[in-house]
Amino acid sequence: MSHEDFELAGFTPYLLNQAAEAQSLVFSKIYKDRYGMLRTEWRVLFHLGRYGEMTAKEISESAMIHKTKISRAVRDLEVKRFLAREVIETDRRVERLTLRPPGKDAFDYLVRAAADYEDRLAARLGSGEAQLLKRLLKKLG
Amino acid sequence: MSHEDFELAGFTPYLLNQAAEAQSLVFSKIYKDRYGMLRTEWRVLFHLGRYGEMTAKEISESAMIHKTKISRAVRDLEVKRFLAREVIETDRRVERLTLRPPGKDAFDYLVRAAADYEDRLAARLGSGEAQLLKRLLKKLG
DNA sequence: GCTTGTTAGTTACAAACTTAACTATCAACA
DNA sequence: TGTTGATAGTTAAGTTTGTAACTAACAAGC
Repeated sequence: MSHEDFELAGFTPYLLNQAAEAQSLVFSKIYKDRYGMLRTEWRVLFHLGRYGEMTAKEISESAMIHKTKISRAVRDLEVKRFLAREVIETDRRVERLTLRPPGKDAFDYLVRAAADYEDRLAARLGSGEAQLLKRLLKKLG
Repeated sequence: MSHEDFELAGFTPYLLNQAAEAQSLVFSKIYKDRYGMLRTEWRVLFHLGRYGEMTAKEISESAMIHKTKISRAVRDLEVKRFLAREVIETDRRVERLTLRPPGKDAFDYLVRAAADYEDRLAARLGSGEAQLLKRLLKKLG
């Protein structure tokens, strides 16, 4: 490909970023406006709601998010009374994290919103193309 | 979809983010390590290299990047001697931005690297799927 | 028990981004 | 000419992120 022909609009990392930003804007607006949450908080909340009690390290590894971001998200979710921490007696370095009722409510609401969002996207792209897109994205992640 | 079945791994905004981060990591490492540039600087450099002289506002609109980010990127590219600014006499609020030789060299190198990157990605996905992916991403951006 | 090394999580500092003023210039028009 | 409003670009304040230390607790070997 010659220099003169190269366009950002045909460069995959650029297109990925544009699409990711555009799409995450739609969904992040929901947890931001309704609960004042940041993206890492949503991911932590999701893990606890979906998989039950976990430690910060387990979430960090499962979500591939650095432990300092997890630490701050846990602190902010605790301030919101969305989760409870309890030191594990057999290893006092570790905390067991669980959702409290307000956190569970938020989780329920947001999972429903996420599923709705996904449905609308599938309707917009056609379910064949939506599945195809996800398959391709998984290859790149 | 029921609550228990919902997985981040099937949520398109999540997959988009993961893929975008993973891919942009590969390419951003190049302009970061070699030239100490940030993403906005790369995009500004690209616009000037690809389209010739432009004003900050024109780049801002074309790249859909906020003017404060452009302002700082231009400042940092000027410190690197990658571009020159020249006030336009007919409207002294506006600056004409042009690449200097070191900036041109960086542009040439990075465009080549980007094209190589794109080729490798196409080889990895197969050129049919790579084209398909780009088409789908454009729909979402 | 006393090192030495490792691990879970937090804190501190700097870099980067967001948003909202702000400065300088221009254009329109009374 | 002088006032009013718009525009290009910068600066400033607050927020979020990234990286590197740091604390507290554990584990293994002596």
